[in-house]
Parts: sequence; C-alpha cells; structure tokens
Amino acid sequence: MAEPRYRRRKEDRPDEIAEAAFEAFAANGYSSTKVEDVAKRAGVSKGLLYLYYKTKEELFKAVIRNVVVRRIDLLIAVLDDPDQSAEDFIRGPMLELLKQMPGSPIAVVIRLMIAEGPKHPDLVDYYWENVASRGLAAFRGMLDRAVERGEFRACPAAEQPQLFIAPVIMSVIWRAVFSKRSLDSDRLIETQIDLLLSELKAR
Amino acid sequence: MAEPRYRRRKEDRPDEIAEAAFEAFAANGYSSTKVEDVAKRAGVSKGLLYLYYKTKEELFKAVIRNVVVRRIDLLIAVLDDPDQSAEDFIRGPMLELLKQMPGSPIAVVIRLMIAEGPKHPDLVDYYWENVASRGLAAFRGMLDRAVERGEFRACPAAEQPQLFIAPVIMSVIWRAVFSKRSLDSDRLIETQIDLLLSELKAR
DNA sequence: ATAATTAATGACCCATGAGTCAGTAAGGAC
DNA sequence: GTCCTTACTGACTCATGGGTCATTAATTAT
Repeated sequence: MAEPRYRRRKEDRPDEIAEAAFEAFAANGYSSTKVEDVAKRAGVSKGLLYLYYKTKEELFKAVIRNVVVRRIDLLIAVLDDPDQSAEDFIRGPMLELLKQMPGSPIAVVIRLMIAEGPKHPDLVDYYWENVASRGLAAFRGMLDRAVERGEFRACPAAEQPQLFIAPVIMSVIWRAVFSKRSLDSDRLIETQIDLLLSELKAR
Repeated sequence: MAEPRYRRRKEDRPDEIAEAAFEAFAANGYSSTKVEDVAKRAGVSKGLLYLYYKTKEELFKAVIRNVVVRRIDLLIAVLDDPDQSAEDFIRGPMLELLKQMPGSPIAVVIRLMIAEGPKHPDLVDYYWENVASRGLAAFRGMLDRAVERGEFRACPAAEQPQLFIAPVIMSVIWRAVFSKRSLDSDRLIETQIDLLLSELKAR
C-alpha cells in the first residue's frame, strides 16, 4: 500500500509556513522572495499557503509577529528584574544579550524593518508598540532607578538608552552589508558599554 | 509657431535622469520604483532613459556613484587636515558633519545600501572601496596620529572608529523606520562624542 | 463499506513593470 | 529651402509572480 501523498495537518501548517517564510525572507528580503519558494520550503503547495494567509503581506506580518513575540517578553522580564546592582546587571546578562543580537533572528527582523518598514506603516506601528517602545521604556526604567538610588549619576548618557543599542544596530547593518570584511562586534559592544558605565559612575 | 515638443540635450540628460532616480529611490526604495516614474520625474520618455542606461540596475549604480563621489572626497580631505588639535577638530567640523549626515543624501545612500546591498555585491564592493574603507582609514589615521603625539591615550576607543559613526547610523535608521516618533539625533551624537573624548583624554 | 467533509493540490489567470524598436521630429549641414 | 543625422517618443512584447479555483484525496461520521 502506498504512502499517502500528503497528511492533513491543519494545526501545524501556519507555523511551519511562517517559519519557512522567515528563512526565505532572511535570505532574500521580502520583495524578492517568491510566495512559491516559501511554499516549497514548507513542503506545501502555493494554494495551501493562501488558505492560511490571505496575502503575501499578511504572511510577512505574521512572520514578524512570530519572531518578535517569542523573544521580547523574555527581554523585558530580564530588564525589570531589580535584584542586582545596575552595573552588575549591565556587565552580565545584558551585555551577553546585546552581544548575541547581531547573530540572532532579531537581527533579521531589524533588517526587514529597515528595508520594508517604509512600505508597511501599520507593521511599523505594531513593532513600535510591542517591541521598541516597550524595550526602551524598560531600559529607561532601569537607568532611572539606578540614578534615583544613587548608583548612577544624572547625566546625558543616563537619559539616552539608544546609546546602548547603537553599536548593536551598527553591527547588524555592518554584517548585512559588508559580510565579507568582518567586524569584531563583541569588542565594539563591550567598549561602548565600558564608555557608558565609566560616564555613569564618574564622580 | 508652436513650441517644439522637446529639446535635444544629450549632455544634460544622464545627470538629470540620475538625479530624478535618486529622488524616486529615496522616496520609494529601489525595487518598488518604476522606471517609468523615474522617466516622468526627469521629464523624459522611458525609451530615452534606456538610451543612456542599459538596465535599471545600471541606473541604480550610477545614482550611488553620483551621490557618493560628490561628497566623499570633501570628507576625506577634511579628515586628513592636520593643522588643529584632534579634539578641536572632532568637536568642531567633524561634529558638524556627523550631525548633518542623518538629514543628508548620504543617509539615503546608506538606506539603499542596507536594503539593496545584499542583492548587488559588486555595488557593495564599489561602495566599500570608494567610501567606507577610505573614510575609515582616514579616520583611523587621524586617531593614530593623535595617539602618537600624545594627545590621546592608547585605548580600545582609539582603535574603533566605528564608535564615532554608530550613533549616526542609529539616527539614520531611526528616522527611516520610526519617522513619526522623533529622536534627538543631534543630542545623541553629541553625547557619544563627549563619551569618546573623555575616554581618549583620560589620565 | 460508503458518504460527507475539507485539507491540500497545481494548472490557470491576469496585472505589473522591465526592456524593445519602428517611427517621429529637432537641429545642423549645405 | 532640403536633406541627413540622431535624440527622442510611446505603443508594444514578454517574463514574472501574486492570487484563484475547480479538482483530488485524506480523514471523519454514519
């Protein structure tokens, strides 16, 4: 008796398709990825894909949501954890996290947002509300608390959490564009953190 | 007697078309800009455009080259100018330059490189050789000279010129993606320069 | 077993937009 | 003026790829 030509797996399809789409988008960007390629990667026909996602754009949004949602809450939770000194926290888990970002799926999302964001304002809004602004706020909260309790001094650096992420963004971009000429992003990030901490702790 | 329907202006066409293309790409990105739109903007027919540029891709390359070539030499020249202290130079013309970048055509090029670079490796090579690596080298040279003559101390910050541009890149990205929620990029850049200088001059 | 249901297929449709080329008219030569 | 060259036009072709839908077969209900 022959194997059936396919299985009906209503439950799993959406995630599998989104996962395949993520890979495809990561490799080729949004607009030059063909829906049929995504379907092939997912081991599925184009028609089925359209059963679960009404348009290519909707698929794109689902991908972003998927990747983002899985990781962001973890990040926020870690930022709101108050039981160690800000410096220890920044030098420890936080630095670790930042160093991992350039090689992680987050980097892909960032690249996609940069390249496709201007064409998808509603997606940017979603990203802003669920990721960027929340992350920024959590971060800012941590810095403020450290200033209030006197661990850090009030200074411009304490008010601009973006300075912590700048080298990360830089590394993400660098890798995406100049993949050949390598950049020591770990070192870049570490140095930036050192700079910031020495300013924040200065007498 | 009627106006002629068009003038023959062989000389000016290429530049006018490239300029129009730059505007169009800046507004919509490369792949969603239609060649016919570019032609319209330049007040020219699609056919004529193809007389001067064999393909859309070649037009894209010309645009990058145009914008880039016009500005980069100026920048390098200024960086190699040795007749003031590094600190004065950085706090003066250099800071000014960095602050202008997020609003300048350079920002557009950066965005285009990020979005389209992976699909145009030869263009990235060109950009690297004529812009990025030269700029970086000039920069590094300035820092090295300052260290040698004892104005700056040898420290990680002195070896990573990318730290100076990180907040600029961050601002460019931020504007492109989150145009609505404004970011004080001048302040971000100033703070970063302060951080770096205080590290470079520390005893 | 048989019928009813619906997950899944893939050939098809059609809008879009890159690239072509036969024809037109501006402008110079004489 | 008239002829000749060529910058310029715009209607056309054709590949591409997003999206549809009539059909098929895996599964469930009876």
